[in-house]
Amino acid sequence: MSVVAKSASEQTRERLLDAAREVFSQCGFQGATVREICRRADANVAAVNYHFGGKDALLAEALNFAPLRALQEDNVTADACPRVRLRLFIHGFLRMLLDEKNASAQCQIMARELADPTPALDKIVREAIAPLHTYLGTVVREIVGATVSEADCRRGVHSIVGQCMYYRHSQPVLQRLRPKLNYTPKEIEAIAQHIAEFSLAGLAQLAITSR
Amino acid sequence: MSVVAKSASEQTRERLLDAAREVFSQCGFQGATVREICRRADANVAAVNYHFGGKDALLAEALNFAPLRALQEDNVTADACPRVRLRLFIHGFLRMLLDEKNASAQCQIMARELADPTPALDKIVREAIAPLHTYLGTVVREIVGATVSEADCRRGVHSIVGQCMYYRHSQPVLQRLRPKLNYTPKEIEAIAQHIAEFSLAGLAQLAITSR
DNA sequence: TTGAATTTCAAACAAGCGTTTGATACGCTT
DNA sequence: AAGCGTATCAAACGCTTGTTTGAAATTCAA
Repeated sequence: MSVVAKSASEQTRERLLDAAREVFSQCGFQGATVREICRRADANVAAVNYHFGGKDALLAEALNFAPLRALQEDNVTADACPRVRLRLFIHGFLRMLLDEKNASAQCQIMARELADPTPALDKIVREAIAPLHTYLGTVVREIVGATVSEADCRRGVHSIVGQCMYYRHSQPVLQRLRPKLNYTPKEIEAIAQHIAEFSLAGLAQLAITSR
Repeated sequence: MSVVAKSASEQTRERLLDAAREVFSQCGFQGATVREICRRADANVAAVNYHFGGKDALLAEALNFAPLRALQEDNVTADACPRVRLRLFIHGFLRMLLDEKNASAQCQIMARELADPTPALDKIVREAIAPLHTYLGTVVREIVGATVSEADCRRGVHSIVGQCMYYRHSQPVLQRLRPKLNYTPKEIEAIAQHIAEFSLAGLAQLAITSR
């Protein structure tokens, strides 16, 4: 057996994982049903329990934080000043959250679960969100300087992440407010531009107030 | 029968509504169960269907946008400049979202449903969120002036609302990031201060860029 | 090719859900 | 007190959920 050719069993596993990422990110953990996942994967209802042991374990395996980690690593090695790095990060983060055609869309499962604790939330926070906040904290710190308090620094991170998440999380609402809304790459870039502009000014204000 | 003394039936109705607001805002529409609502209301499982006709109709009656409307009306009549009115609004809005002891906590049901469309979401958007965005749009417009595009103005509103919602919506995550987190009135005021400061600077930047 | 191990499948299971039912208890007018 | 409409109740219904089962199909080494 070559490296690329997978056994039938492995193929089923991967089809299940792909379908799971799709359904989990669209419907959330509770809303997703094992039957729907198996239907999309052209597999039997029992396949999830046979290959993974249960719905919980399937979610745990479906999670993939690599794209988010890659975004951070690309950003930290980018040869640019903190402000530009923040711009780049916001743009990449929004692409991850909003662009369904993006390969990194796997992280959308994560966003779906933030408000609704599932057995996997502890893992998500530990391995993805905490590092994200820590990293953004260092970038924000570089921008605002040493005079800003730790609490203000953290709230600055929250302001940035909160703005990004809003477009993902409140999509059903925004869709109803503006039915023509569509997250094209162009629209995503415009949103990223806005959030970066808005936030850099906000951070600058933090630095001023703390003087 | 006097105005204050309610019949036994009306008392049951009100106990059900109170319990429903509690459970819906804590668990969401799907997560909430009729049995749990009735348990907290000391009522029979059949009570919801007898008094309201079903779980959907109970949610529709449990919704109460009066506090949110009152916040807008108080704000529009406040004798203050747009910037101060924005500060006041953000503070009141956050109290509504985060302070469980607040009487206006009924609007927390609303926040719970934003990401997860239910039969009532259309009503929520039409009667609560759309007016909220419209009103905030006028305040933001007063602050940034006429040179800023309609799209930038709308994104400014999103930035403000997004920051506020983040603290409510991502509470399970923030709780895990900082276990000591507690939304005391003092903490809420500090958050409101931060968001107002941050956003006013962001809005000012919008005005500068559009020149 | 054969035979054991792995994988798939239709079917059924137990538990939970919203809802319905028919009997019972209650409140109120007569 | 009797009668009647309303409200409550335990029980059950129909449905969906995640999971289990045991037989059938497939895979793969010997």
